Amino acid sequence: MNYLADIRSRFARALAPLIDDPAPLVAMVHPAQDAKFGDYQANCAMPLAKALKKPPRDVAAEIISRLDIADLCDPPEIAGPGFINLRLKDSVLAADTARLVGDERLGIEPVAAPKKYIVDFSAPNIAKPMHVGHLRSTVIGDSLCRILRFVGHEVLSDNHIGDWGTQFGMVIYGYRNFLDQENFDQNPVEELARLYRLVHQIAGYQGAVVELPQLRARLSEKETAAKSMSEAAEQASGPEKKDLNRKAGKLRDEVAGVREEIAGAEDKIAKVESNPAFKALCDAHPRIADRAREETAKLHAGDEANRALWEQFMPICQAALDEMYRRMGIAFDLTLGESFYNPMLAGVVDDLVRRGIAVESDGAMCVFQEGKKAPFLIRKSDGAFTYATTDLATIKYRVETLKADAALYVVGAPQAEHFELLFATAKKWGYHLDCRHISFGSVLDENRQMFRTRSGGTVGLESLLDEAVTRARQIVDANHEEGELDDSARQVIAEIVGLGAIKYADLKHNRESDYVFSWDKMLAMTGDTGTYMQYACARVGGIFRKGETTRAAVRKSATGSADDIRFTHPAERALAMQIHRFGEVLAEVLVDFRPSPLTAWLYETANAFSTFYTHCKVKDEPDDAVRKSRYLLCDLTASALEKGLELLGIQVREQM
RNA sequence: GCGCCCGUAGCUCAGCUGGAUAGAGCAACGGAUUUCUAAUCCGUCGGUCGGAGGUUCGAAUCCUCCCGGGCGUACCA
Repeated sequence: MNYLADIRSRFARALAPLIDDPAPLVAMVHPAQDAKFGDYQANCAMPLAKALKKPPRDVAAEIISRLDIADLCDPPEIAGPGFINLRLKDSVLAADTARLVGDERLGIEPVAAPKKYIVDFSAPNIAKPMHVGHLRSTVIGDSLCRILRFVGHEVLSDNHIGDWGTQFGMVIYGYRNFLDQENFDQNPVEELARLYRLVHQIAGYQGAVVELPQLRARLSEKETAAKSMSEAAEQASGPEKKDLNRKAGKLRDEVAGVREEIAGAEDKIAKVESNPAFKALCDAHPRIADRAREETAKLHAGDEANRALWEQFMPICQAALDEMYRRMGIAFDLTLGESFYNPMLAGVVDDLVRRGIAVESDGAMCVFQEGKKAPFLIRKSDGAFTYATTDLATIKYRVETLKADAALYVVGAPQAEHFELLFATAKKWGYHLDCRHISFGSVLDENRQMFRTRSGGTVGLESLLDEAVTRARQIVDANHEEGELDDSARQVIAEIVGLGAIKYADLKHNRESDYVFSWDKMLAMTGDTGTYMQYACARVGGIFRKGETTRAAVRKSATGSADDIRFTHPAERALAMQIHRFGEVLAEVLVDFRPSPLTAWLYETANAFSTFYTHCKVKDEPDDAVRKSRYLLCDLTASALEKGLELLGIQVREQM
């Protein structure tokens, strides 16, 4: 049941005789922006008045006269310039609320035409530990899977892991040259990660040594250019002066940028050279990046030794990822990484060339799109395939083998252009999959700069989760007397509260916006946080515990008729209304695959409950019918919050 | 140079396809607990919606220009 959809269809019927295409006007029926305007508002009388050349309030009156809605709402009111305000009849709301009792789906009908969705998310590079940058894709992707499934679609979650790239060459090189066998035997994942970091660091140092003179040369070049531009600006006047000043300013910015790069390179070099042993290690392994690339190339070419190492390392790395996903409550139906598509890549390129879609340019095989300067590069001049090739093979596989209707790519915004080219190329190629890039903003540091793996400032995902759980545990301990909850119960609560805080903090942002990472904001447990909803559920739990009844018993006593639900205080009605908005919110989420409206609804629902909680006693309410009604509202609130949180991948406990 | 995105309260952000006095949370300040968990509730303070034009009965929202910031821009994925 969805009141908004119902009211809109009634408006469609009322508007049909008045205008050729009522759809845009029908879309102007919304939930009321303020409770004092009622439950729903229609803003369509004003534009219609213009088309009909009549006063808007008269048009509003005419719409109302044609509107068949008396069974659902109180008589509509015209307000201001011609807003039509609607308020649901209390009897209707009470009856519909009573009907929700015990309904697992909270009145949400499954979609009429289910589709098969592939949701492609998380996609970490194997052999590299996950960090906060992986959080958004993982959490948003998981939530979208849950929501799509709940509304009745068929969903395959797919982790397109990076298991075939340069980082594996680094690990192989490290394994051959720097292995600590004892450490590897005890903790292979940690040792492989150490080897990766070590090779990466040596490569970074060597790169910096090579780059530094070039950077210094560029600096003096830019400085000279900036100086002469400033001087030229001094000489000039009028609009020319302004323009030259702007250019000089840009050049000064570039100078500052190069200075930063130099500082970064010097830092890398200083770190190594202050440690003679490490310096010797670097010198003993010259051009390590090239040598790691050679290992990668050998792996791709089918070298048996490297292939054997890859097969040895893969399950180890996968197990580490699995543990992280298990802890986060995230499950994949498929984990088809880059290596899975490797055997198909040559065929992809051949096919595109044969059809004349791909052409050679500067030795590389490219697909060019009209209006786009950048090519889609499917084979490099050295013969190696790129992730573009892999992504094309993936689409083919998803269409032909998985029989998917649609694919959601939950990947950061910087890759927007890649996906535009990918989807356009796939279309030319003849694979019609409804592909959508579910883009999200970058994780920024406190200076609003992008987190960069090389700048070293990243926060590991595991330490983030641990910190959240530790903070949650402190709050649990502070809120309970000794003996009130045992240690294991406290730890379970800390885990779900900590993880819930992190997931909620991420999901409540509009996914398109960038994300300023802050430990305190990410781990906050007061205000608009996951904890707030979990706490509301725990308070419901407390009501039933202290009331010495159970949710099941209360449901059993319900008759399902309007008489079950009584509105004796505004907070009761507001709470019931809020629960009924669930369907509207899910529809809104799925328009653009944005989970944030769902977090907003959860907060509003928990907030409505908190208000109810302070004003309406349940256990001690003397009137039997009212008390029963309140118990039912509590049960429904908990069901609504639990379901909404579940769709975000957040758990609850009856006590916390 | 070209392309894409962003600029809303001290901070972090909502604001749906143009609608009523621009909303939350945090922070600050003031209240609320003999009664179901105060991880709460109620209130106060706080905004030239980056700037200027334009379209409109009506603009944070749409268009143009400007300022400021970010990202991408052929052999990394």
